[in-house]
Amino acid sequence: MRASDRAYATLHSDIINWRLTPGTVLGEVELSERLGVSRTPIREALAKLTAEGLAEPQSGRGMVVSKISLDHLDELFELRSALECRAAELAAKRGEPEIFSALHRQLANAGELITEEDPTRADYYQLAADLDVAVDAAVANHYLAQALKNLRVHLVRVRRLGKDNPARLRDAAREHAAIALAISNGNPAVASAATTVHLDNSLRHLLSTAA
Amino acid sequence: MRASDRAYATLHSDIINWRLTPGTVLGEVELSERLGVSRTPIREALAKLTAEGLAEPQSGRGMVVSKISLDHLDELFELRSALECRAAELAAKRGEPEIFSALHRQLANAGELITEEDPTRADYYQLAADLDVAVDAAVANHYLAQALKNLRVHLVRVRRLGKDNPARLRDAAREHAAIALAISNGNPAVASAATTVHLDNSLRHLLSTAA
DNA sequence: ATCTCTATTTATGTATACACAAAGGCATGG
DNA sequence: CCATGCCTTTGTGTATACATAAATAGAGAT
Repeated sequence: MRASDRAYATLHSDIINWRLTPGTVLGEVELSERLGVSRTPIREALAKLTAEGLAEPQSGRGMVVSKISLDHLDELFELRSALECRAAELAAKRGEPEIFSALHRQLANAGELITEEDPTRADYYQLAADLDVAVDAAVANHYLAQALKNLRVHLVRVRRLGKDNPARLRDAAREHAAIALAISNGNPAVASAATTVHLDNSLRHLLSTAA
Repeated sequence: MRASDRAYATLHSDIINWRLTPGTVLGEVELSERLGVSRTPIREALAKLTAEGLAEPQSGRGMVVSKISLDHLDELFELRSALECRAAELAAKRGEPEIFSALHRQLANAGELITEEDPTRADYYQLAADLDVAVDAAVANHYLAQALKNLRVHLVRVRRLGKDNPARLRDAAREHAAIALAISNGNPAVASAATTVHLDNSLRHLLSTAA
């Protein structure tokens, strides 16, 4: 594996998981010493992160971990809505009903996954990710999938802005279940509408509970 | 200006304008000699182009100018539809009516711009670009604008796949005029529908005339 | 005390040298 | 004549040295 890939993967994960918080300075020398590689692969990694929107050039010199402001959360969700609603529509047209009815069943029971034992909600988020993967596969559109992938990077970061709220997560699971059901029923309009509803609820919840 | 930026701008323009055709090998040494800079800024430029989708890694070693296949044109237009329909909706909600009614007037008369004297159709495409800019400004959404910017890079390349057809261009101008009108009227549903119609016509024209 | 100009320092931008891996050619054996 | 293995060659991946621009700190003047 290339050193630049390792550096990228490390930094990517560190930013996504808030080990590197927004605004942190990403100095090339410091990173090269910390990760044990030279500046060249570090620069390559930073270029990738910049293209992804996880790092951004500071005024004048240097790079910082990109800021996440609540001010622009509505903009992020507008793009999300455009992409996910269309994706849900296309999945409803093209997907295998069995796959999504199976996901529907799992999501309908996902409330049980949200327990005190799993404070990171890993099981729930894994199930939500499974739905995303199934939608991507059903849509079978490389360009749309790429746009969604770029978007999800930011969504994962944003998740931490909201307080953990089991009740909201159980609602979200039900909303996901509704989306999966509409797709399995081959109903594009309902799939899109259910997605719109889910995103609106998510955004409002985030904005109301964010620190 | 940084050497890496110049190298990027040069390569970007060369690929967009088909001076570098899809599949062309992008060797670092060759490019560094041709552009008169060392390999380091060349690598930086290639990384940017890769992120943009204009260059892609070849199997094993090296990079090539990314391929454009008609097979995936429908996928590209699905993404385009998702983004532009939503953008048109939001512009209809938020835009200044005067700006778009002015664009409507210009586009309604754009047929006159398509003459024998301008084989590149620069005037027409400039007007279409003006509409894009106005929509972006009205939408005022950084994330959506960025996604559209990434997309348009590919659309410019794709344009050359179709034969030049003055009749189709005049139709396209009318379709653009319809979009501008709906936006100036503050009617999101019609703006979105007009965009859908326009994109469908564009795609079908491309697929029917492509070499 | 504050402002400004300068000098120093530090980090980035670029060039280049070296290491290594993959592609291609050549020779040898079947 | 074809296949296989080795060797050469070429180009990428990484490290590092050097150049340059920006930030900072300090000294001097107002």
